[in-house]
Amino acid sequence: MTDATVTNPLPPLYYLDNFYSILDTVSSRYPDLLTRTESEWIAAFKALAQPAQLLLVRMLSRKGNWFREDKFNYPEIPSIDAAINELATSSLVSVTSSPTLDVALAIHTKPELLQLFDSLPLKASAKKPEIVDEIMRHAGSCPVLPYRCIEVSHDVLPVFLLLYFGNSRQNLSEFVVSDLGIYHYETVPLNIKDRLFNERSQIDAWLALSNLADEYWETVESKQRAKVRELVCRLPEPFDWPPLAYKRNRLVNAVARDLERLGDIDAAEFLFVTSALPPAKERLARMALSQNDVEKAAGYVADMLASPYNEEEKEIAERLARQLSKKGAIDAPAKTKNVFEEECVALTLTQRVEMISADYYREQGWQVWYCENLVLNALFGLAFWDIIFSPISGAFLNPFQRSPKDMYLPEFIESREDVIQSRLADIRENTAFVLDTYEQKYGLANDWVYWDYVDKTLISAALNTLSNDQLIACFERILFDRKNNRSGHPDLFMTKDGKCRFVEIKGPGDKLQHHQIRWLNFFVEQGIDARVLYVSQPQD
DNA sequence: TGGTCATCAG
DNA sequence: TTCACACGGTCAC
DNA sequence: GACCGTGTGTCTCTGATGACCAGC
Ligand SMILES: [Mn+2]
Repeated sequence: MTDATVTNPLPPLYYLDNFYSILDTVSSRYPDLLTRTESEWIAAFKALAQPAQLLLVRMLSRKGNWFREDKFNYPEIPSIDAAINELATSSLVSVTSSPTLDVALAIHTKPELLQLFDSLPLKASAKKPEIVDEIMRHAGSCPVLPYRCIEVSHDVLPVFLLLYFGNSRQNLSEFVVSDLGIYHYETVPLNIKDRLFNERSQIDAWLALSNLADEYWETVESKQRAKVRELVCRLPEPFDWPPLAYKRNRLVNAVARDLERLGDIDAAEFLFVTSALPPAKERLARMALSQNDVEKAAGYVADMLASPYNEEEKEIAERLARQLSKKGAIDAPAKTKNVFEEECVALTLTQRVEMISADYYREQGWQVWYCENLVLNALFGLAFWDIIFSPISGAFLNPFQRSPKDMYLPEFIESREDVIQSRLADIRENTAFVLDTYEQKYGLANDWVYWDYVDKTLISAALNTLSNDQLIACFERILFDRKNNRSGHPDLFMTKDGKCRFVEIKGPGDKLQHHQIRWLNFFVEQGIDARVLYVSQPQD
């Protein structure tokens, strides 16, 4: 574990400091995009005394809008009572002792509800949802409570987080895990003029889409896939702005795939045709094919062949074309022949087949690592470290990034074309700097380098056994499609006598995946020893 | 009352 | 708002 | 052989606490 055991103490009011960092950044980066409500909220917040600020940030960083005065336990806030009063006076919260019934039901535990509504014939053994139903049926309202309930008036945190981080995945705990020393981030100069959003409508659409995606995942998690039908009409129309278009099409593809599984082929098609993101065209072709509409399927396949989104979509189209050509609908490119070796062996499987196979090669004198994608990705992340973290405008929006915002977008290459080319040329001459980078950057978060899983001996073994040209070829392949070519690497990497070998392990019943085949063929074309090992159980 | 899960804190 | 991979099944050829 | 759905570990922290439930 990289330093994870060492945790630094946090300053006493760390969460208020962190919240202020966000407010300050957001209001200086996006003064023109904040709504009137948000600007006034910030002004009102800053005018509060510190205890009231503390309590409000505590509430904002918790789930839900409703809280109970009697349940607060914040020793750092001198008077909860005074803080609540001040927040209520500023209209930042509203306060009541008689909340509506549904709120009361949500903020009380089951034992509390049994006591609160003891005049109703409730069964203590019933589950909470049943008790809630029962109370809803028989009680008109909630009795007046001996404590106050507080509702946060404006749920401003999601907007501020989105504007600060530039995504809807990171939150206030980024500050904490970083300050505790659990994560260490590369320092990249941030420019306050760099903005992700340029219109308010982009922010609102983003938040709406995030909420919709949340809802979608909740329905999927609750195993009620049929309910996704209710989401369909709330999906937004396609966007021109790429970040929103991508986010939208991912959700559309997921929903459409569920509709397809539910047998709602027409509805699925209706959605897929609005999505430019794979696998939309593939699904359209397959749906047409399964309905025996060969013409239509051929149309989508031809479309994919003419302008494939990436290597994967191109291969899928070629396979589909071969299926269609049997029906005489289209002429298909021939199947490419595999050029890697296939080795077969019978081994007794006492643990994971990859481990057993690693021992099998160790007995032959190899030094073996079961590292899958880790080794090539780490080499790439190290060799291109300063390019990945170069302060390109708009690429770094917050101090907690493991990669630039455009790492997996076409712009990554376009904006860095020259430095990438000159780095590749450098690597042709020497690769020793990669190990230096390993030492200098050890522990710093990088999307490509998982320090706890890739040790220095592995990195130097790879550098010593792959030729510079082979390394360049691997990097070019990763650079070509950063998103897809960071996976599919063989299970085992091994070295012996200054040579290396990649081996993908296939146990009984396991088959090569398409991207694994692409990598194996690529290695062999580059003169790198790569093969698949088929392991079977010995017959007794 | 012990196990599981969600939530919160640092 | 998850991803990569393995596994086991079906279907058609 | 091709495709599909599902399971598994996980590589976005770790431990404490409380709510809930089932079983005794
Ligand atoms: Mn394998």
